[in-house]
This record gives sequence, C-alpha cells and structure tokens, in this order.
Amino acid sequence: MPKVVDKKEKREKILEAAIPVFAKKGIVATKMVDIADAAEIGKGTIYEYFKSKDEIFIAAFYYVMKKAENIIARRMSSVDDPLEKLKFLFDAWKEIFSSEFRNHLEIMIDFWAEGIRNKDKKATFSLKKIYDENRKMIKDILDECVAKGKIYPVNTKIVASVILGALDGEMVQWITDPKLFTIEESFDVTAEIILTGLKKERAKNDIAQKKRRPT
Amino acid sequence: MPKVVDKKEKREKILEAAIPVFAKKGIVATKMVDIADAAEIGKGTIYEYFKSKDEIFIAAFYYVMKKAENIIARRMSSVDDPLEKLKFLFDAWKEIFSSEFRNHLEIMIDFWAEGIRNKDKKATFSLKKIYDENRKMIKDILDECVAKGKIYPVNTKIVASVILGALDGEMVQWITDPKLFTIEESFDVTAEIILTGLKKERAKNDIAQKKRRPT
DNA sequence: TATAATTGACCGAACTGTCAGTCATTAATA
DNA sequence: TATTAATGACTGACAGTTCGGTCAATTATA
Repeated sequence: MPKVVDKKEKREKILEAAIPVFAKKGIVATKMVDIADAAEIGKGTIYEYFKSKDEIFIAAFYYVMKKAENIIARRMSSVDDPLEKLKFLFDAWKEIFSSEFRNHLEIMIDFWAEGIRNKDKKATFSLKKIYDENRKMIKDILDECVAKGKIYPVNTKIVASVILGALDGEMVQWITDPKLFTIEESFDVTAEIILTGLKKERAKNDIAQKKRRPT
Repeated sequence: MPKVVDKKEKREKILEAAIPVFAKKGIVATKMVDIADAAEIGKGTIYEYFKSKDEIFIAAFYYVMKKAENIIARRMSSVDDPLEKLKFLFDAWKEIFSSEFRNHLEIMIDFWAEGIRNKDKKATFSLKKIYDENRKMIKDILDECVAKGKIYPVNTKIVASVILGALDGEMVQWITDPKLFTIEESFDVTAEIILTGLKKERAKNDIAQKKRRPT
C-alpha cells in the first residue's frame, strides 16, 4: 500500500504557515521558497497542494475572512436590541483586531490594493463584495434602530459606510503605529462619538435654540 | 549645441504621465514601457530623468501629496474659528477626493501596502509620517476647540484618529464602488455625525434641561 | 547663407538577475 | 516491491536597467 497523508490537513498547515509570511512581506515580496521554508517543506511540495502562488494567496484571504466572520457571528447571535447589536458589533471588531489576529491583518492591505484594481473583473475574490456585506450588516442594524425609534431617521446606507470606514481607517493607522493607541480605546471612542452623534440628530432644533440663548 | 530641454519640466511631464498608470495598474503591474508609452518617449529616456522605477514611484507619491497639502493650506488659511476650521478641513478633503484628483487616488493604496511594511525602516517615504502629520493637524484644531469651549474635553489624539480614519475608510469604499455614494454626501454625513457627537458631550446638561422642558 | 562640427537627448536591443513552476529523482510507507 | 509523497536543481519567461548608436538642434566658420 502506498504512503497516505491527509491532504486537507497538510494544505491547511501550508496555509497557516503562509499567512504570516504574506502579512510580513506582502504578496510580491513573498517567494514560494519563503512559504516552503515557513512550512518546513520543499518548494515543489507546495504544488502538490496548491496550483499556484495566487491560489495560496486567495485561500489565505478566505481563511482569515472566515475566522473573522465566525467571531462576528458568535458575538451577534444572542442579541436582540438593535442598539445593543451595534455595540456588540464594535466589540466583535475589537476582538478581531486584537491579539492572535494581529499578525494576520496586514494581509488585508494587499487585498485592498489588489481588490481596488480588480473591481471591474469578476475576480475570485472581491473587495467590493466584502465591503458590501459588512455595510449591509451595519445598515440592517441601523434600519432596525430607526424602525424601533432608537435613533433619528438617517440615510442608513451612508451612515453604515461611515461606521465601516471609521473602523477600517483606524485599523490601518493602528497597524501603522500600534504604540499610538490601543484598538480598544480607539473603537470605544468611535462607538461613543457615532452613537451619540446619531442620537443627537434628533435634537437638531435644540442646537438652533441654544445659539439664540448662549450659555 | 544640441537640443535644449527643461529637465525639470520634462521630469514632471513623465511623472504626470506615470501617476495614472500607477493608479490604474498598481506598482508591480506597471512596467517601465507602460510609463514610457504614456509619456510618449522611449524606455531608455526615463533613465535620463529618474534613477529607477522606485524613484518615479516615490516622486509620484510626493507629487500627489503636495497637491493635496496645497488644497488644504489654501482652504484653511483664512479661517479663525476652530469649529469652522474643522468644517473647512472636511471641505478641503471633499475637494481633494473629487473630480480631477480622482484618478490619482488609487496610487495611495500601494503606498499604504508598502508603507505598512516599511514602518520600521527609515524609508524615504513613510505612511506613518503622513498619518502623524494629518492627525496632528486635526488634533491641533480639536485642542483649540476644547480650549475655546467649543467641544467637550475629549482625548483629542484618539478623536483625531477617528476622524482621519473615517475619511480614509470612506475614501477606500468610494474608490471601490463610486456608484455607492458621492464623496460629498459621505463626508458631509461624517462631519455632521462627528461634530454633533463631539458637541453633544457638552450639551449633556442642555439635553437634560430639554427633558424637563420638551418642545 | 551654406555647410560642417558639435553636442546631448533619445532610443530600444541586449544584458542580467529573479522567480514561478516543472520534473526527474529519491524517500517513505504499507 | 509498488505506489505515493517529497524534493530541489533546473528552466524559461519576464522586466528593470544599461549602453552604444542615431539624430535633431544649435553654433562656428567660410
């Protein structure tokens, strides 16, 4: 009988070895030998499990995304109040962008760079799709908030993009300089400002009044 | 004597031809021939004006940055009130991220991807430095707002990073899918939410008052 | 003015280093 | 031993850079 290995398992092992290499060096600078070295196998062996460098890269992307989605799903499953949901979403993101995940994150930047240019072609992966999905998730929560009168009626699509953008943008700054602030405090402040801002909308007239009667 | 050309001017001409190519294809996919074709010169001629592909790329980066800085400086020069300043900053960004500039923006993504990995080395250009500068600009305005009692005392460094992040993140979404929203409405909503959120803190008492005397 | 001399901008063929991917060989296992 | 797994030297394509030749513009000279 021939030698038998668990193909699936070994594929995943290679993937997990590849992710930090991609994250550290970027797609282009990452050579197949680097991945082979990290996985402690020969270069040729990689091709027993992946068709190409590109395939590893895309697989790595989905691997990281899947993990993130699982965290969000777990956090959100047991919440009913939409405003709570929004807060729990922030918490989920805090978890995603912390500790263990930290070393996987830089990989996203390359997907952005790639995704932004591949937006027209129906690529295997699509940055647009990921933004769409996340924006929709936030929008749905916001819509529910509006429906239940928790926040003032706003353009929820735009506000969702603001929230998503803020988290996204802070993450990039944080990756660039982790000493600057903790992602926890950063996201907390974001949540506070935005939630306060949304609820405040309601009081627009009061601000006008306040101007007439300055303190 | 041979034909005389303005070296500076021609260098800039090449640069301006290179920027949209970089923006469209990304650093790696952009070949020297592409730049040469775009500038309508021979491949070899480029090397009369630039030492390397990398040098063009970095020069292109500074070229775009400089333009953006000029717009901001112009917009901000004639404003005194710090809250107005903040609004004008949003306006400046709206201008930067619109029309003529649109085609230069994708280039930033590659700088992010590169900058994020070069954060340790003292690179010729640095994403960290750019974030630092912009964050400082916002922070200074916020500090002034706080000092003059326009907004409630907050951690201005964090809030500055939130504002910067929000604009940054929205830009990326917009580049990914320009049909989704206009950058104008997106930034306007951001400004509204954030400014309201910040002022809200201070108006806490007023809201409490309001509850006592509802309109 | 006509023509020769001079210059350096311009060019692209050729050179060169770099990898992604292949494949002939070896190792491992049942 | 039969079969699969693993390997790393090899290769061919690709793209950044180089460099010797060409040519248009300018100046010097008769």
